[in-house]
Amino acid sequence: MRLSKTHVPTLKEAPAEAEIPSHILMVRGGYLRKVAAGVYSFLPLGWRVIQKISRIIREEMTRAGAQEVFLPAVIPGELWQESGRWDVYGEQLLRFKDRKGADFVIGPTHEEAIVDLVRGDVRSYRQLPLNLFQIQTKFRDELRARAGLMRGREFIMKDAYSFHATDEDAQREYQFMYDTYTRIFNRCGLAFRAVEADTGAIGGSLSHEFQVLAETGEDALLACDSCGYAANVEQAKARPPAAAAPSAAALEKVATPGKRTVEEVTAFLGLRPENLVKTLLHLADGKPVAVLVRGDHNLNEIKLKRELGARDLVLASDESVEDATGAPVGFAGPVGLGTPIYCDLEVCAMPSCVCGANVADAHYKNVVCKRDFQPTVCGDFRDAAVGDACPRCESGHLVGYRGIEVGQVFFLGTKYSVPMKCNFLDADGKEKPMIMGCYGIGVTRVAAAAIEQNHDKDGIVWPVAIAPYEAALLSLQVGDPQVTEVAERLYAELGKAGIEVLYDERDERPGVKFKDADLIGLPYRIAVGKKGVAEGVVELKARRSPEVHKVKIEEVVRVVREKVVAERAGGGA
RNA sequence: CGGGGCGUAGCGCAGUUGGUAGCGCGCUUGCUUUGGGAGCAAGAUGUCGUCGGUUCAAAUCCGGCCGCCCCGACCA
Repeated sequence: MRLSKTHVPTLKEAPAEAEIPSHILMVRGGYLRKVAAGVYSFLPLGWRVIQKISRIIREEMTRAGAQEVFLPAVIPGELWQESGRWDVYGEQLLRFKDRKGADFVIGPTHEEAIVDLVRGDVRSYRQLPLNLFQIQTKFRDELRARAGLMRGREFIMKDAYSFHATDEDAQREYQFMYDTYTRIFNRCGLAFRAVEADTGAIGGSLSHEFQVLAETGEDALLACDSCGYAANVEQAKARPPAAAAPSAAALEKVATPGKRTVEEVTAFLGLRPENLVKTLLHLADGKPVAVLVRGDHNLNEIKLKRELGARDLVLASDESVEDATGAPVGFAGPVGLGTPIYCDLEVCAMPSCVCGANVADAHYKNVVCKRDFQPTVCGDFRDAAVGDACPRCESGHLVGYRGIEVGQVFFLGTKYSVPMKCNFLDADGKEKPMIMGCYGIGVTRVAAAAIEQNHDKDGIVWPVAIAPYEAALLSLQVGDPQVTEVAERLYAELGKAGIEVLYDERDERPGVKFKDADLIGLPYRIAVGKKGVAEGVVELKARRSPEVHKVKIEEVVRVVREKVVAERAGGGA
């Protein structure tokens, strides 16, 4: 493609609203323009990237035996009422009425639509298994759209849904999809990691997220430095502590005037945060519960919510805390407390601890779990942390990463098939619910994540597999007949060799072309200049490395072709 | 939804005590330049987010609304 014939409006300065590299560079590089908060138009270069990613996904899903379909973006509200999610999905679900007053939603995900499709036509185990996927525009009315394509409201997603007759078959499919996702992200040329994940609003019993590793990632990940264990911090466990012998020292009340926070109390009493226990009062569906975690640990609300089986869990307001404990905030403790007490395993394992005394300006020392208070439940209610012992192996410890979630696989079981009566007749003539899985990839987010992982101060550094074009061809002096002759010839030959090339034949100064080429970020750059042509050479440079190579004009197409072909399959240079 | 900030030319921004709008980049034309975002000259471009109020006079002061961004809460 000739650059003068394609719409690539590059900018020297990015809009002030763009903050993260992928957003800034996609706008500056002429890939993307904003239409509304979290809603974007793709320009020709941006859409080519999306098409490249989609093609890789399509090829690998098809290869794995899944079949592509296309469900509607607009879904009747009654299907969502049937699944029960009409009431639980909340404000992120964009709802509207048609002219007759019937409820509709714009699909944020398509379990309801696919189940409705499959249950209508599939009656027998002979028609199973089935794995159907689509590449669709979704809309989620995020409480706060941000960061360009990373967290848009409208976005493109590949979603697949599998239906099996038996649990074993469905488990096998889950593993197969996990392997397929690994192939897809490898082909995209991304450094990523699959981690164990929470199932969230989609539900189900088993889930992995595929996380592109990048400093700017929103998700905190923990991985073992010794075995293969890796998990989102929402889900990660640490090895349960060995219980220490309980202290024999007697419970003792100490004055701690005005000392409320962990820092204040530990400084005042000369302790360390790990000697203290935080008592965090929450309202679970409106009822007060207390949670105990060590002073240096973070409560994990997802784990607590799961244990409680609560729909809604919020930190109690100051008034609720005073109602429940009889003391101002900062002095809550489990001793003599009337609410249920959820006690983290690390707290149960402490020989004794310091905690609030449920009266103003006082704490208890030498508090022993099960002697001085009775926990309702002892369990894992904290975030695992960097340095904790691995829950899977004997020797490893957890290290931290940041990641961008680009895909997630779920083992759903019968979460949707039971309420929506997606049943089949088994060989024994019995009606059974289908066993489901669902598998998503954020196509637009993959593009953003690729840039977050691959950019420098000058612009994007695309992996070959998802770059909008594979090479940039720059004519540095369009007024020079020899330069133009060589550039035109190379453009034709690169095309014949099957290289996707963007040919900059604009009447611009060389500096402008170099700057734009760096910004746009195509993997290879061939610069045709007057001096080189006189010597029979052009310059070849890989975007990801600083060296510039002089290559004979007759050889450059072959050299570029070899490099590009080698990298098309993913994995980078 | 809580906290903070912003809305002035395509983009980045300035605009003082209220007096009818400017700078840089980009854009158009010409000449000169031509290996890392050129120089000179001449131009074009505004519902100052919006509605109302105060005033002889509002980008500027006051109020409502809308939009956008950041932090938090939330989230396949």
